[in-house]
Amino acid sequence: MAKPPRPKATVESSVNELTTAMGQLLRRVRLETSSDELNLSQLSVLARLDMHGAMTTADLARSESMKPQSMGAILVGLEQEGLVEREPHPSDGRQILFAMTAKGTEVRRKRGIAKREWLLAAVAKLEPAELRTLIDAIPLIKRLSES
Amino acid sequence: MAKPPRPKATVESSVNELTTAMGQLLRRVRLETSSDELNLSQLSVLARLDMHGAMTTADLARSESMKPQSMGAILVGLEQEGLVEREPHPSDGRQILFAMTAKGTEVRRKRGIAKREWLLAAVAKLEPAELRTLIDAIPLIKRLSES
DNA sequence: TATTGTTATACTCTATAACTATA
DNA sequence: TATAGTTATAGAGTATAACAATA
Repeated sequence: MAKPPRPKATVESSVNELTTAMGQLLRRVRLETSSDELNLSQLSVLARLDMHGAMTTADLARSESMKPQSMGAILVGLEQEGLVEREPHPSDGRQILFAMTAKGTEVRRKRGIAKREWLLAAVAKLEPAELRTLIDAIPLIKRLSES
Repeated sequence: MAKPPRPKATVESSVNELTTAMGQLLRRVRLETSSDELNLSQLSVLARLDMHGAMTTADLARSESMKPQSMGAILVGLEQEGLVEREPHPSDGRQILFAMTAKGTEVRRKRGIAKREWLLAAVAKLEPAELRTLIDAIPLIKRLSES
C-alpha cells in the first residue's frame, strides 16, 4: 500500500501531525489507565517536587504552564492522599511550600503505577534506534512548551 | 549551568517525562490559541479527511483513539461551521460518510490558523538537527498510540 | 499597590448509558 | 443479534472572576 505522492512534508504539516499525535497518545494513556489513582498532572507535580524539592503553588503553576488556581486543585488532591504536605515559607507569610511526604516518594517510585505500565509496554516495541530518537525528542518538546 | 549528575535516564523515567512534556505542550498550545475557531481534535479530523477522503464516524473515532459519541460531537461542530458534510453510504443505510467541503479544505490549508502560528514560531527556534529529531519522533508517537 | 493563595463558578473535551434504525 | 449513529448525562481537567491576607 504505497502512499500517494504527498508533497514533501513541510515543517507546517509536521507541526500539525505533532499536535495530533500527542493528543491521541495522551487520550490513549488516560483511557488505558483511567482506574489509576493519580492523573498525569499529579504525577508531573510529584516528579517535579522530587527533583527540585519543596515549591510554591505559583512556581509549580508556572513550571507546568498552568494557572495557579488549577495547580491549587491538583495540590489539594495530592495533599488529601497524603502525598504532599505544606510547609510555611521561611520569610514570606503569603507563600506556602509544598513538599513530598515519604508516602509521596514511595508512590511516585513504585513500579505499580498502571500509567507507566501501559506506555512502557508500548515503548518496549520500538527498535533501539527509534527509542533513542523518541528519548532525544523529549527535551525538545519540553523546550517548545517553555518558549 | 551544568546539569547535576542525574542517575542515568532509564526508559521508565523517560516515559514519565514524555507524558509530562506532551501534556504541558498541549496545554500551552491550547492557551496560546484559545481564541481559535477550531480545537486540536477538529483540526485532526480535517487533516484525516483531507488525506483519506470521506470516512464514517466509527472509523474516525477508531483512528483518533476516541469513542464514537465523542467523535460525533466533533463532527457536529465541523458540520455547523460548514467544513464537513454528510454523504449517504452507498451500500449500508446505517453508515454515514463525512466528507470535507470546499470551505473545509480552504480553512484547513490557509496559513492563518493561530494554532499553527504559535507552534511554528516555537519550532523555528530549534536547531536543524533538533528539528530533524523532532520530526522523526512524530511517527513514533503515532505508533505508540496505536499499539 | 502587587503578589500569594483560596473559593466559587464555568467551560472544554471526552466518556458512559440508553435509545433508534438498519443489517 | 450486532452494528452505526444519536441523544442525554456526567466526569475530568483547567480556566476565569472575585476575594482575603501578606508584602
